[in-house]
Order: sequence, then structure tokens, then C-alpha cells
Amino acid sequence: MKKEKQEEYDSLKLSSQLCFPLYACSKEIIRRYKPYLDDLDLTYTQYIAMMVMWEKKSMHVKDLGEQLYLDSGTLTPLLKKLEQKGYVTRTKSREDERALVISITEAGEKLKKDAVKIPAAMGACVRLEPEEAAFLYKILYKILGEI
Amino acid sequence: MKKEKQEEYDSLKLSSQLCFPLYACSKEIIRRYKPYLDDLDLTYTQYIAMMVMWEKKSMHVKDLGEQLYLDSGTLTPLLKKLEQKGYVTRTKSREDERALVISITEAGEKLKKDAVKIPAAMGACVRLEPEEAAFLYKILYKILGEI
DNA sequence: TAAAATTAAATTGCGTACAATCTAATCATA
DNA sequence: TATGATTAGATTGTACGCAATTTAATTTTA
Repeated sequence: MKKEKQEEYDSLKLSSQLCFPLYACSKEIIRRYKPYLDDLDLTYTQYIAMMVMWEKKSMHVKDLGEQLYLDSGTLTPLLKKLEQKGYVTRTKSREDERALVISITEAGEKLKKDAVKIPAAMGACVRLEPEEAAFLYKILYKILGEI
Repeated sequence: MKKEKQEEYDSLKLSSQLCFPLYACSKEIIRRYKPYLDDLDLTYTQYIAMMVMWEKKSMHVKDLGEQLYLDSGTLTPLLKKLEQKGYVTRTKSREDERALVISITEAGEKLKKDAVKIPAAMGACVRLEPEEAAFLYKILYKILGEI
């Protein structure tokens, strides 16, 4: 086989790709969260949604979706579940009846007290040097920024 | 609020976490693959499965699952779909009747010719310096290696 | 200002992910 | 060699993730 052809084919190896370790790593980290999140009866996606709510207290579904890079097809059922659990409320906006306002509840705020343990536990679980973590963070946001 | 308490709460911000950009980035890259994969009528997961098959030609579902970090719950329906499309065959192993052998077909091999364009197209799509890419690759496999 | 365009959520449908369970085959060993 | 343990896949059930479509509300503009 010609050398160029072989090189082309090599690029189709899983081990030549960046996308694959990124995809596998993302799933792996989420898997490592699971035991901690199970204690709070939250899935990973519900957890990142709650993280935004803990910070912002109240916001439109649209804005939440922009923060999380998720659309209404994912968020609508997820937020209904968080409402069932009593962590948020869902109410139509007065100013714009198209928009739905998500607000954190008392119980949702309470949950935060249990959740604060998680980042530390995860930090111990993923062993990276501080410089490695910082660089990884920077590169990932560089890729996301290209959107 | 006490300073330590605030720091604890800050760790619960989406912007303080590594997991979130990793998760968002993984989805974003897969999203960027979509137009190219649509041309081949493959999903991303089907594509990485085919990447292994292009390299190995034939293997057990179990080994494929180990390569891709996927279990039979994901692979069984996925491989049935690839079989329907005519890219692989699924046959019981002679030596061990529990095992299922996945083998690439003529049509599956043909598909590789169209797929070789994808890594180059994606490289142009995700703009990282070579050192950045190399570093990212190394760190991701470091995290995966901790499994 | 009435019609057209746009926008925000919800809905539908398909394809993962993965835990948990089940079934059948194989292995280990008492 | 019978039987208990292990293993490989398949199945079931829950929860995304996202494209495409729908519905209702708002904005634009002819």
C-alpha cells in the first residue's frame, strides 16, 4: 500500500482521534459522580441544572439551556422531574407568556448543603496536577468558544 | 458569610468545575461530526464502532465493548443496526457459544473509503495547536487510565 | 394594524448510555 | 462428574440528547 494511503487509514484508528478519549472521559467522570449523586437522588444532568439554580435562584428555561448547552427537548422533562422532587418551581413569565420561569425552592436550597461535599470528593477522585487541570480547563473552553 | 463557607459554595459553580466543560465539549465535538456522519448514514457511536471494525476486521462483542467503554445494553441494538445496514455480520462463536463474533463485510470495508475524509475535515473544524492537542490527548488518557 | 416572521416551550421520535436482571454456556472444584 | 460460580449477550427500564415539528405568544413590517 502507498504510504499516503496508509497514513490516511491510520487517521481512522480510534487511537489517533481526540474525539474518542474526550467522549470516553466525559462518560467516565459522570460515572464517578454517580455514587455521590445517588445519595442526593440526582442524575448528573439534574445536578448541573441544580448547580445553575443554586447560583442564579431563578431563570428562564431558554437561559438555562444556553448555560448548559441543552435544548427544551432535554430540559422540559428534566425540569418536570426536579419540580416533582420539589427542588424547583415552573411558572409562566408575567412579562412574556411564552417563557417559563424556573425558580429554586426552599428544599432545593437545602439540597445545596449536601451537595457541597461533592466537588471535593470528585477532586480526590480525578487526580490531576493543578497545572494539568488548569490547562485542560483552558483548552476545553477554547473548543467550546469556537461554537 | 464566613470565607470558608463561601469558598465551599463557589466550588459548586458550574464555572469552577472541570467535569462540565468536558461533558459539554464531548457533545459539541460529536455535534460537529454530525454533518459528515449523516453523509455516511452513521451515528457517532456507530462510527466509533466501525472504526474498531475497520482496524480489527472481526472481534467479540465483549472486546469491542472494552475498546469503546460500552456495555451490551448499548452495543446489542447498535450492532443489530449495523448488521441491518449490511456493514457487519453477527455470528455465534464456534469455540464458545456464549460469545458473538462481529465481522466486517465487503460493504463495511467499502464505507471506509468514504470515511477517510472525516478525520481531516474534523481537524480543520477543531482548531488546536499541535501541542495543545497532544497535551489534551495525554491528560484524557491519564484520566481514563485511572479506571 | 393585520399579516408574516420570529421566538419559547412542549412534543415526538430515534438513538444512545447504563444499571439491573435474565438466560444460556462454560468453568472450577469438591 | 454433578453443582455452584462465572461469563457473554440479550433484555428491560429509566434518563438523557437532539433533530424536527407543533403551539402559542410576541415582534416586525408592509
